[in-house]
Amino acid sequence: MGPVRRRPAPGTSVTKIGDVAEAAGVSAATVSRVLNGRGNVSAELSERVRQVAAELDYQPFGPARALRQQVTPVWAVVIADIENPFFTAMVRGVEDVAVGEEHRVVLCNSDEDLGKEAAYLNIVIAERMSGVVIAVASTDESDLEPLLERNVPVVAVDRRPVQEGIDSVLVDNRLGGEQATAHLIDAGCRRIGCITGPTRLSTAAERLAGYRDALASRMYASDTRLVRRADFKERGGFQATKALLESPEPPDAVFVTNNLMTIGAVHAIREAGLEIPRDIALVGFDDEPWTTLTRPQLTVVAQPTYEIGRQAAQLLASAPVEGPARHVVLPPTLIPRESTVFVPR
Amino acid sequence: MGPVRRRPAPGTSVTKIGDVAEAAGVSAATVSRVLNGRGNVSAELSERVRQVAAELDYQPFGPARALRQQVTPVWAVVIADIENPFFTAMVRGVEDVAVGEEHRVVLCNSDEDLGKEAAYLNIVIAERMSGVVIAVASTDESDLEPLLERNVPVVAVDRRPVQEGIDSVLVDNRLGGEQATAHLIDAGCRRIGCITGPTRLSTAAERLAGYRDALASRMYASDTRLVRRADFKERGGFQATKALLESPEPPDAVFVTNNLMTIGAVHAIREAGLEIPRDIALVGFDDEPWTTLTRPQLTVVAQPTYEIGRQAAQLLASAPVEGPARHVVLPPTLIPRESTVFVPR
DNA sequence: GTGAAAGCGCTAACAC
DNA sequence: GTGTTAGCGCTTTCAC
Repeated sequence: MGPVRRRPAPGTSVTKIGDVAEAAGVSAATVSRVLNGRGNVSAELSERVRQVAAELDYQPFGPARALRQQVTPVWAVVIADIENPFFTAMVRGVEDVAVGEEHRVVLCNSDEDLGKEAAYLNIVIAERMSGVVIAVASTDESDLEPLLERNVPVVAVDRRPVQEGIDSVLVDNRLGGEQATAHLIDAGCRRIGCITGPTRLSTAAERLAGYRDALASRMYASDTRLVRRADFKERGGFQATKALLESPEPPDAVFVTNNLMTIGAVHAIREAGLEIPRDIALVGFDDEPWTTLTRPQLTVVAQPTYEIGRQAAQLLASAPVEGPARHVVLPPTLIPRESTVFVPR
Repeated sequence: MGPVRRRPAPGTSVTKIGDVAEAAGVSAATVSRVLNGRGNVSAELSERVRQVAAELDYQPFGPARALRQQVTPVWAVVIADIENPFFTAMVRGVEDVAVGEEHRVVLCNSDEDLGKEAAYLNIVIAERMSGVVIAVASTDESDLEPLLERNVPVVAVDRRPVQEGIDSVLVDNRLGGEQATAHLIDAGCRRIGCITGPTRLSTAAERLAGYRDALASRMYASDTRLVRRADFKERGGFQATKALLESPEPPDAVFVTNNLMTIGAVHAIREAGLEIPRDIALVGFDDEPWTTLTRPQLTVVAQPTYEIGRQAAQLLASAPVEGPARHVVLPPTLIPRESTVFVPR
């Protein structure tokens, strides 16, 4: 049990700018000027004001400033799944730039839900935040128009919104899919399956397109029965892989197009009594600490997650008033490991 | 390249309460009453106002409300490491309660840094947020006093602040340490190592205490050379485990006291050419999707992460004006898997 | 049940 | 350089 006190003595109240002004013997305007570094204030006064403010533990009241200035120095990062390490790594990149730009970052978790996403964007508008980095919940259904209408700078990351005129930082997902598949072909695999994601996400469509590119360029027939669509979550990856393995002509390799589904896929393969890479080779998407913990260690297509966040934040910081949308495309990197070593058959 | 338009036509401006009032032929006060469900407004007017507000796409301006009401309906969740899945799972629990309570949640990442933590708490104060859930960066150095002084309800999670009078939701870490160690003893291990965390965190101290409890209660001597302190990160876990394995009398089992360090520990064990559990048994802390992906699958002490967040949010929602601090302690659960199966020696 | 008016804390425009 | 004043958009008395 802690002590009974929970609240300060009644009558205690918060220091306002006027209190500081009075204590320092100046006007509120001067205090404001000193604390914001605007206008010319004599060194002597400046010093005195700063000291008094510190003594009184003065914290400017954010909402009052925002009301006056019509914006808040806050960026929102709207991510689709807070439990997906891909997104959290990206957030670090945004944060590091934001600090230097004197912006704060708040995180919003849309949970892949258009309703929650819209609710968060309303908040962005209601609070007059000064920028948004967003991984949209749906490439074609997410509605960013309210932000554009109101001048709020937006940078899309990871997923491409259909809406035009929006700055973006994306990974070349098509290339990633191509790299993964070509690597499997080179490893000697002949029936390569693909566990792809929801149609509403550009990442899923593009990784799948890359898979098809690789097959086509090497004159492999593309067999639709080898492609399974899931939800980018562990459970979906498990089920899709299981179904694929139980099909009449199962694959000898599988390209799993995101990190969480890879976990499910490995489980499904083991449950089927198969061994990687002897019975089936595997390439995942996204590198994570645990991909080298499995046996065999997993071959993956890695994304520059931190860099995505960093560049997105830089676009936000430098958003011009007008001009064409800016698009940054970063390269994925294939990291060959044990799950695709060549196994003669 | 997208189209050139980036900003709305000049003259476009945001709808304010006065615009709605005018369009509906009522006063601003009435619009406010309708939209906030306060005061008695006739059904007819109510309907008309609502309709007009919707047509004009009116969004109340948050800072103006906050200035008037002196609080914002926002809870801050201050976590120590956004890349640690333990914390992100917890956030989900907070969010789910917050929505029902009509509160928004913003996430702040202190990065285990007292300076960043203090900066975020200043923001909480400056913005007059209405509650904080915090995993402190340091049990004894984190300063929550500014929040208490200003009446901001605080709930500590995961880590216990030394400061008294603060509501908390913690896991019984001592019990968790005891369970892990007792399990290893029962599995036949005789020299059990412990990779613990930074002294500044109560979780590290308590898991270590549990480890010692288990040894003591079974009359095992506790050998300080078997205890290594690291930083709760992967790299630290690797180095500490490596050092332990290279010591003159290496352990036949190791209790690794958090999720990230467990990854490092497994790598160190493999690098030493040892096999789990034949050469060395292992118990980790925190269950994660990948703990069943390793071979052998890892025995862990699981924490009810989502539940920690949920209960913390409930405490926040029901924070009384005065009374003793409330403390919730949740039980950890040992999940026995293959990394500790009995191996006769 | 509704409107008029005051004021939340701050900053920017204007005086001096 | 510094002070005075007005007003940001909203809610909440207070009248009626």
